[in-house]
Amino acid sequence: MKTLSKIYESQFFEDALYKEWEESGFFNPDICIQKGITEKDAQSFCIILPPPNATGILHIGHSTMLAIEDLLIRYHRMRGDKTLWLPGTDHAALATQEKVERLLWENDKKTRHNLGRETFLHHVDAFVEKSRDTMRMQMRKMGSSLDWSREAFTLDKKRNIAVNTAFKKMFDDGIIYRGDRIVNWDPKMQTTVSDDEIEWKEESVPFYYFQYGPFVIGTSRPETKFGDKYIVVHPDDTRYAQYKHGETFEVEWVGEKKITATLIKDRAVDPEFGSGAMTITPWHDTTDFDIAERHSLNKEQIIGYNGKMLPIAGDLVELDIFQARKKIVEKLKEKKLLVRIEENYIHNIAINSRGGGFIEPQIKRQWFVNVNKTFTRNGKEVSLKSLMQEAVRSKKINIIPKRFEKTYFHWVDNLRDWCISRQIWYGHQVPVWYRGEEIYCGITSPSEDGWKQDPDTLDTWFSSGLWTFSSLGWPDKTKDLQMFHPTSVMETGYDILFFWVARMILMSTYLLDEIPFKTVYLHGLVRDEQGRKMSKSLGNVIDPLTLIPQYGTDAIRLSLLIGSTPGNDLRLGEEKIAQYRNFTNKLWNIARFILSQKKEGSPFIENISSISLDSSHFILSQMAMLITNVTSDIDTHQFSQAGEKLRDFTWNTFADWYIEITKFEENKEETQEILFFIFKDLLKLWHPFMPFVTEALWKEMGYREHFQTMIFVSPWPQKGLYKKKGTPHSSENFSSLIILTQAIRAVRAQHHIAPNKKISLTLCITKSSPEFFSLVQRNLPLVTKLKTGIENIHLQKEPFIFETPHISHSLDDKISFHIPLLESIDADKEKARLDKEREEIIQCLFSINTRLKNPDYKEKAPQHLVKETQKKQKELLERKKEIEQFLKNTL
RNA sequence: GAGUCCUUAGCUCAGGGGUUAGAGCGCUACGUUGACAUCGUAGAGGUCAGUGGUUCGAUUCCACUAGGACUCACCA
Repeated sequence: MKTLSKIYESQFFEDALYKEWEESGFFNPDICIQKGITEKDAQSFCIILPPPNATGILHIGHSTMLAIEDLLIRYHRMRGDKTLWLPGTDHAALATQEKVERLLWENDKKTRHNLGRETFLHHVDAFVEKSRDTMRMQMRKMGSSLDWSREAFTLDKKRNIAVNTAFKKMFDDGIIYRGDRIVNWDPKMQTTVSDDEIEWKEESVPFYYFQYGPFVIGTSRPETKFGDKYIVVHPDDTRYAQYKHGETFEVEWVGEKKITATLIKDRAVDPEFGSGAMTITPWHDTTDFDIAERHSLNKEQIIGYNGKMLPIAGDLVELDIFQARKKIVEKLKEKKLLVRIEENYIHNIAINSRGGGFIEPQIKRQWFVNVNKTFTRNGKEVSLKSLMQEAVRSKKINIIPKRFEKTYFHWVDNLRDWCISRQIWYGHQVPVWYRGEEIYCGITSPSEDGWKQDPDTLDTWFSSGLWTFSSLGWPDKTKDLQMFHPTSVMETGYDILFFWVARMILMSTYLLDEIPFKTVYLHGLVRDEQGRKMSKSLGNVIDPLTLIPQYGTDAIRLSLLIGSTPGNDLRLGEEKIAQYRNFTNKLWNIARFILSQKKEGSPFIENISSISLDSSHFILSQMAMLITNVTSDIDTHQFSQAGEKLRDFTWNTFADWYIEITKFEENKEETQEILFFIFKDLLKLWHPFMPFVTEALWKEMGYREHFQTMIFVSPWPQKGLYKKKGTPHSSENFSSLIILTQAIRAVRAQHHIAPNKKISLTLCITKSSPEFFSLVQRNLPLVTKLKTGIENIHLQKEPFIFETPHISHSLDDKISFHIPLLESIDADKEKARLDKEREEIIQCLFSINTRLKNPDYKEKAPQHLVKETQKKQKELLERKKEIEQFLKNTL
């Protein structure tokens, strides 16, 4: 007979099982159809894996993503859907280039310019290939059932064609334009950066007030003030009412000569702030740029792209901004133009979050995506913005949790034109060529000579935005695209809603006139036990890979799935993982027990023909409920709830009750059949949560051999059979028996009756149906064995007549049991316990009585509730009466 | 400045207009020589942050208050 080791040792199973899964080919939906696992005309279910950045290794956040997505994928595969989970990596241009540049400097003290574009890019490619290998291995370790045959990369050749195709269409439609506009410039990395990639840091700096003609102006950035010749106030500011818009002044300023300043009135000025008057620097400030645009003012560059002052700064030329700031303040002070300084002015400075430097707004000629330009689509005037809004507003896309819809709309509503060109080398090059004044945009380079390509590359998110369809082969009209797009679920962290999810909606609706996915499921961030973000500097990072050998992948997956709800952060400590490791082991040992019961040659039943035991009806009916609940919970994306129900059933109902009961049932043939039958489906229900141990047990238990299939491609359990055999009625009755058993144990514990002390017990079943009475009668031997320590049990239909003192306990108005007073039993204690129960009943009755006395309640509350309340009132009254009788007669 | 979320048992969190509010861990007491000490049995522990409103009924919905977390915008 087959036996299992005492403990589930995950490390001996996981890698081999993954290899078997992968080699079976069934991660690929085409092979599932070929081999008849999936019907040809089955519906499709598809998730495109959010591609991890090519910069490094996967962290526990990625594990969450993989656990949730693999759960969905495995579930749908078992449901018989054409199921595809497509893996890939994101080239993450800015972050990757920054990392490789840093490594290059650390190792060889070289910059990318030392190497030249081509050699540098070879370096990056090599780095990326290595880290992709690491990530592929990590995803396999997590058990991810990804279709590796379809793996894609945001920067491979196919995706380049997709990017160029998208760019060209947008260019031709006038959605992409080239313009001189203010952008976020990172002088350190020498590139523009998108609004979303900027991090703001609070900083305390001095705030200066200068005399500027008749005005006092305030600034925290004096170094930008060289060229200022416009003074702006709010049109309604009474302090400046005497001056007219467009009026000019001769003003003493930094240089030797006076300058001519013009007054501009604009509502962008906040009269409450500073002196209510400011000068503007349109080249280096977004607000100032907008004001200058509105009034057609001149714009002058003060700071170079290298972050140093330009010749306009006179003798301060080539100084960096901080040096220049000091110097100019000194100068103005000498000229007696410095009015005062406020120290500790708090303002925010912008930093490139991808490892760059301080952002300096600059005007640059860049490529932009116009999000407001209107065009005609299906006979309607639309813009990219309106397409993005419509996709969610129309409920075509469902965001889970719903509250993030608000965040989404807020972001879309405030979206500005998207700067898509970058001056870094790594990435998709802008597919535009120049020859003199001519511009050519195409998917491939022009055939004639003399054209020079735009050296800039595209924002990574431009290619990521295409991901749901570029990964499926677009712009070719592939079978995959037809079959799997729109994809089913986009599962990702809520922190990436803007960066990515919104841009995918933009690209997909515009280019394909299709939504990219039907459901967006946003998971929370994984935090440490104290609720802090995990970071290298805090040293609180949990690396999934180091935990796997100790706890097993299944335990890690469970600890990420159970107890977490969409959109909410999850606290994770090793203790929690250990807890689920224990559960994995519990499941293993349940199997070990069942297997030990199996007689050689006993059959696997696929259809339960005859059931005789009440416990069998009970467990079958409970299982039917479980299948229904777990299925619907997964369908409604309530994974944690599904997991909790499974754990509760497995540990409590199945292991602690049913298995314990089978030990005392006489009909071993039947209990064995039932055990094997239920456990088979229990493993299936668990499989999407904990793929390894379930697949291992499926094999060890002999299911694999019998059904000639691995569990991950076996069909999802059907509740039909259970429902037919396990009648809810008998299940309910049997539950009463369980409650009775618990009550007997509790009474024993409360009275400190020694565990080995046997008792006699009288059980009164009054006012019950004959079926219930006979069920109890049939199962009396069971009750005596289930840790109740009963020696003699006496069952009667009549109320108990007291001749000697007894402890009496009633469960409801039907069942009560009575134990003769022993020396060990403290009568006062029992009296106190009953008094307490009586008090509780009286309180409960009070609230019920008040409710029933209220005429509005009877009138307005649903009738069934009123009836239930009345019934409850009756029951409580009887129980109270009974207790009072016990107190009077027996103690 | 705008917005979102959270506040439920000692801890971590579910839940949800319907009456005696749940889980896991922890705690207390007890038990166990063959499925499992990575176990079992029983128990203690909560005016569901506060105030007001809507309702027959609020822990749940609404408003405000207090504390905490986050996101967006960014004002010279």
